Amino acid sequence: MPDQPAPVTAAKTAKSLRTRAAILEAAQALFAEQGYERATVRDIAARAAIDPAMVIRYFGSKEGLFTQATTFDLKLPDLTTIAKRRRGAVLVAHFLEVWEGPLGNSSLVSLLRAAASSDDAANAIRTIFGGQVVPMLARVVPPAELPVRAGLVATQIMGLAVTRYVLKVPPVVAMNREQIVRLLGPTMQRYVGGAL
Amino acid sequence: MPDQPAPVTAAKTAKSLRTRAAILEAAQALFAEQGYERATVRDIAARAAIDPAMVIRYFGSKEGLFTQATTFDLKLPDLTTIAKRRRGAVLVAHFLEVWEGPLGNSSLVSLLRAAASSDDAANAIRTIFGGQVVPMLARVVPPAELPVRAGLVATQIMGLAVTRYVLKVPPVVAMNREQIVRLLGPTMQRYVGGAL
DNA sequence: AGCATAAATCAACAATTGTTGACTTTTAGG
DNA sequence: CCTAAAAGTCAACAATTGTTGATTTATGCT
Repeated sequence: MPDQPAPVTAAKTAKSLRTRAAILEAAQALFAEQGYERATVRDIAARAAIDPAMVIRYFGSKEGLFTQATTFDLKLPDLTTIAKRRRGAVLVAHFLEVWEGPLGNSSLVSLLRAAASSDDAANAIRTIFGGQVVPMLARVVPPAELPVRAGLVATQIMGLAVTRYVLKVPPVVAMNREQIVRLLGPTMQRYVGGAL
Repeated sequence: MPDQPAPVTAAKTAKSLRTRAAILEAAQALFAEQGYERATVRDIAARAAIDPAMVIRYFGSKEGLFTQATTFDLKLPDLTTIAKRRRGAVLVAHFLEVWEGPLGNSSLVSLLRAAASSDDAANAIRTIFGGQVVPMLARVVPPAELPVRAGLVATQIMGLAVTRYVLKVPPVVAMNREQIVRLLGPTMQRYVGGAL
């Protein structure tokens, strides 16, 4: 007598994996477009062409789905292998790749949107920075300057994301990637290793 | 026979002005803290110590209240009256003043939060930039460079706001105002007039 | 092919939302 | 004071939300 009303911990059949993936994909898209509150379970289900109940069945709750839909890896480069003078530009280019990359991994934008009204989401972003960005910088900057430099990197990178993907400030949207790298690279370069 | 169920266009008594102000104040605070969706009419009413119906009576709808609660003036300085070398620092300091100033005019943070899930709010921010930031820069930068420089200013300023007031990234929160001016001033200086 | 089990559907729930209308209390002017 | 108008209260509405349980359909193994 199977009486575990808990979320489906593991998929059993092949087709179920596809619907589970479909839900995740739809959720990432809608969370990115509309944020946590406005992206309704029914909308997500509709986009995935399944029943709203399945969302709960697979992920337990809307929050559970959100958590799963917004976990990812920034795959930050090892800065010690990159010439000092190019580090700023490389970082800017890398973040652009993550946000717009062919993998369409726009979960960071989802998180960013959700963080505006959810402490959990804001915390998730802080965790990403603390767990990925700070360690990356730790390899190339003196420990005493680490927090400040990481914070500065955060302001410029998140600022680019907010203005380009959330607020859609026209001139920022209009720039192409090379332009952004050229313009923001020097700033990032200073934050990552230049004089403060 | 007054039968205008429309919002109370003008206040009539003295005490009504106070409650109207109380609603606005509560709305600004809650919109800033929780964003548009999570700041419920009932919560705003409770904070203002009045009936939820009054919110509608005075502002017509939640959206009407939001619009009124998030209109404000950045009071940007005239950069032509400021020594070229100090413009970046002055701008950073000014924005900090607007956000944290004694007047507690945190409506910009409200808007920022709301913009994450509302196109109207995002548009309001674009309007502020187009109507206040761009004109300010127009007086001190060549027209051809105006859009790009305004965009760059937007990325750094909004990035500071997002990381400090929304995401609450620890090192950014930990900095005091002078520190921020010292660290971000040079970046702003380059965006406002330095070499690109 | 048949049967146990997982997957999917359906309708409905409880809670919460913004909003409204009828009613009562307070206010201010003649 | 008295009375018309404004301010405020109360309860209820319709809609939408996330979630659940019973039921039906599809799947995969022997």
